[in-house]
Amino acid sequence: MNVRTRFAPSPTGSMHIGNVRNAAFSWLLARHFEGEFVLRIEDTDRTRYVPGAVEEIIEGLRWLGTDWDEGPIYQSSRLKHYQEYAQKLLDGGHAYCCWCSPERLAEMREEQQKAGRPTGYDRYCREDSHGRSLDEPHVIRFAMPTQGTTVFTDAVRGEFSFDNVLQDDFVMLKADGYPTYHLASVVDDYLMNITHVVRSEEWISSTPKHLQLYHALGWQAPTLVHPPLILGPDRSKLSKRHGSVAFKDYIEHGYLPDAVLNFMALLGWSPGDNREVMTREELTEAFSIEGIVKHPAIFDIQKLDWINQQHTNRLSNEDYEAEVRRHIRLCETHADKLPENEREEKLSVLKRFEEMFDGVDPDYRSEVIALMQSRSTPVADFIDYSWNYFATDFDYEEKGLKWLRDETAPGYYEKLEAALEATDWASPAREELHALLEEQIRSVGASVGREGGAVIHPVRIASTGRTVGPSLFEALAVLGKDRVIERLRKARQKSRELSAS
RNA sequence: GCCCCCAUAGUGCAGCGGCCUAGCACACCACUCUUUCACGGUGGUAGCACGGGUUCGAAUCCCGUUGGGGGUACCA
Repeated sequence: MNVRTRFAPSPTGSMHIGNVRNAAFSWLLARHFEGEFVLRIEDTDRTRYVPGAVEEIIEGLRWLGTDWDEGPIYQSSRLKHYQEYAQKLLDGGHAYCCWCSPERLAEMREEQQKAGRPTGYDRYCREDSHGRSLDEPHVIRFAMPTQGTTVFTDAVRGEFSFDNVLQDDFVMLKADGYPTYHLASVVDDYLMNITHVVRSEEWISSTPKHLQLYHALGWQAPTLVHPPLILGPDRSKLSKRHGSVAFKDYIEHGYLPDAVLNFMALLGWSPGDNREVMTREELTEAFSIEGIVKHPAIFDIQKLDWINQQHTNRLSNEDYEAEVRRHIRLCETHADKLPENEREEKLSVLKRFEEMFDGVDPDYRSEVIALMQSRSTPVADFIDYSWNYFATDFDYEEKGLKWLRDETAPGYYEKLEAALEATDWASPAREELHALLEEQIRSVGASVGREGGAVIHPVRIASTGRTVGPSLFEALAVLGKDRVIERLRKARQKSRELSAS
């Protein structure tokens, strides 16, 4: 089967999470059948066009790895096609010109609603142009059959039947010569040989319009696939008040593309067994229309975080490093959109980190990654968590300062310095070094009457500046003798200042 | 108002008439590991919206109710 699917966003703002899920489904379907995936930009509403939106869509899809075989194709550059078919419909008696004003239309709707009748155009211009001329501004409407039903099968939900009378004589071509979605998508899906139209549930109710259009044009309709919507935690349509719905925010947080694809795929689809953490290849292999579910799904960011963590843990050290670099670059380019003052700060932080990250010995870098990878998801956390491992100078976390304020701390640090200075760090294997360091530190601690946390915590805050982090002895082993002793010395000085005051 | 869709734990899914005293995962709670935060391990709380049918048998099929969602534009 030659499958061709498309993703057809309109450039009216930031790419929405729900939209991305549809892109993912559409792409997965095409790749599963080794078919083609087309990117089409539905820019037929000139009033809602947002500059930069197309770039964001393209960047987002690239990032996600949902590559397309054709496009981007802009509908705004294909007006002649829509006009041509509109004319054909006009000639065949399937369409007519309408001169009704928006005011009249609004009034009509209000009356219909008040009377408890279904809303819809009253077909005032359908049989009679009322002496209006084609030179006057007008739209072209589709002449819906006024009897019978439109029956169709959705690949996800099965049979549907809609009464034709209740269908509107919808506008196909606007007064400005641009088509509406209904006309444009039907014409394009046909001309582009799209076999499966994947679009979310909200389109079901206008599907009869599209099918009547296909019918009037003498075309066969593609397979319709309507996955469910994605809802916010309160079960209403996912929107800004539910947190972020802008896809780019997830990119900026440093989620992994494979993890996001995995998570998206699971929003309204399942492989049928209980698999959850899946690679891109596994998803492509397993994807099917049968696995698409009918009920709406709620976006659960905790699950995203978990899946992201699972994918992160499966990354090699080198791949994780590549992700860190990619993330930095991405944040740098995105910083352009920030307000001036924030941008400066963001960029300088990134720059400083990058310099430190690049400046260290590759082996050291790799060891820090090994230490932090599993706890730094999304990747943005890595910058924060690993900062002090690269910085030569850093502030102590407020919460840990209590260990330095202790007046016996300077003495403790001094003894530790001596003991660790006298220790051979180079010869033992890594595991042995951990044990050795632990033994040394515990014995110094015991010699000054310290126990448990009082032994460990002062060393952690001194060597890493933080109260939390990896196993202390592993951290020390990674930092190495010189850094550790230097840091103990600094902590001792700081401690003297603090306990003196 | 009118039209349409959906309905398994808090969340995401499995289930497609008997294998279901309903399975998996996230979240949550314990315990465990432990120097901290995570990870890991073990266990636990929690669900077939309700009411009628059909059937020897229903989470699974049908109808209704309720609840939720979508559409109702010269927006997509």
